[in-house]
Amino acid sequence: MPLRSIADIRRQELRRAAFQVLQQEGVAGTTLEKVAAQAGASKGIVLHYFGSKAEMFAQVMREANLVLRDRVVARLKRATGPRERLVAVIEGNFEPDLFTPPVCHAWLSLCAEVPRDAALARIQRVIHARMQSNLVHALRGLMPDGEAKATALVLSALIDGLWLRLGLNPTALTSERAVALTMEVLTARLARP
Amino acid sequence: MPLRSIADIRRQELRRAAFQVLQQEGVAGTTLEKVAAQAGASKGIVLHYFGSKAEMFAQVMREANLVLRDRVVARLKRATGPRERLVAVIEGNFEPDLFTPPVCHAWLSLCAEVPRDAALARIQRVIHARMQSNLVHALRGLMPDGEAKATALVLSALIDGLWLRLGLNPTALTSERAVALTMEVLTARLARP
DNA sequence: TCAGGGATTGACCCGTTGGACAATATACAT
DNA sequence: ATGTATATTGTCCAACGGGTCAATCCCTGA
Repeated sequence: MPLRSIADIRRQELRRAAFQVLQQEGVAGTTLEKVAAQAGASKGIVLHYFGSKAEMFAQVMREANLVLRDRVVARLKRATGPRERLVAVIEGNFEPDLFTPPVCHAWLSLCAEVPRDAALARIQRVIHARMQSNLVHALRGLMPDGEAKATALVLSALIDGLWLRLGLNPTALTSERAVALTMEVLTARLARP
Repeated sequence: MPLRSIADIRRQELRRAAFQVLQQEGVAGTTLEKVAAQAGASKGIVLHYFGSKAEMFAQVMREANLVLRDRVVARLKRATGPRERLVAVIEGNFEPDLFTPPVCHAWLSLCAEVPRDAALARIQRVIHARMQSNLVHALRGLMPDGEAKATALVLSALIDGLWLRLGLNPTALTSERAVALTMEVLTARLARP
């Protein structure tokens, strides 16, 4: 059904390569040539497919977001009740093979550019909106609406904060621990009026 | 008692200027010339006082950290009990004139470089260690040791996450709201066995 | 007044990098 | 086969930015 063109496949290869470079070099250190080298191609081709460095980063951010989203969606599919949905969202945001210092570094670099790049800002807004929506949807029924919104904000901030923590101090956190800590906050909140 | 030399004063001016530029331009966009222009000086002088761009960023990060630390310390001085100490730490980390999108952007840029800059990483470690220490110290007496460490981790991650949130979506958060949300998490946790 | 040392400047060097472009190769349709 | 579009490469360029340096400026202390 997708029937992806050669161009789309190539583009994805290049996005992957760019994400790889981003993990080690950051936005500033990521150069078209390094991306090309990582992909085993020439610099010209990178520009050919993306048009500009900024557009490349935008596509990389979209792709990375989709990867994360797919994980959450897959878990949500298997969930039945509201509580399971919450667990799905939380665990989906800490998948062990994604919740990794290099991946975090790449995200961090991209986020740091958001204030200065309108395209990245738009993507970021979508990401947050979806997370908020997922959480609020699951929280409704367990608590009043206003409370649900606040709880969703707390949870998403906590998740972001734990990711940040992983990036800044790789040894201090594992995926399971992050999930456990987030769940503790959630259950403490559910146990109160 | 300080008897700061002319050089120290000048250095501080330059740090301030660099922090200013950093807020709008990010690490990559911050150039020695822009910093010099912001300080009303020439590029050479910036290099004269810092030696290198990397060292400049390191000093800027230390300075920004000290500003934050002083706020927390000032509030801690006025606190008596453990609960007041916790409030002091939390409110001190969300001072309205610091909890600001531009300031957050500067921090975010610096944090994004941490994985690639050993000096910044050291400073970051100190920052986290102090926050952890402040929190654990205040939490002892209110809960067992292991629990206190976990709670401190949750609170610091939440604080970081709320900062990040402010930076990525400036309209979605105020200082008071951030304090309120953090306090809610804390009290919910204190209310449980 | 003068000497000396730090402060300050502006010119310069050199490597890097994003992007443009022309030339070539490749695949594909007719 | 042949021509057209796309893929791909290497070259080139202009801008930029960090860092060096020699030349001044200015303040201070003798």
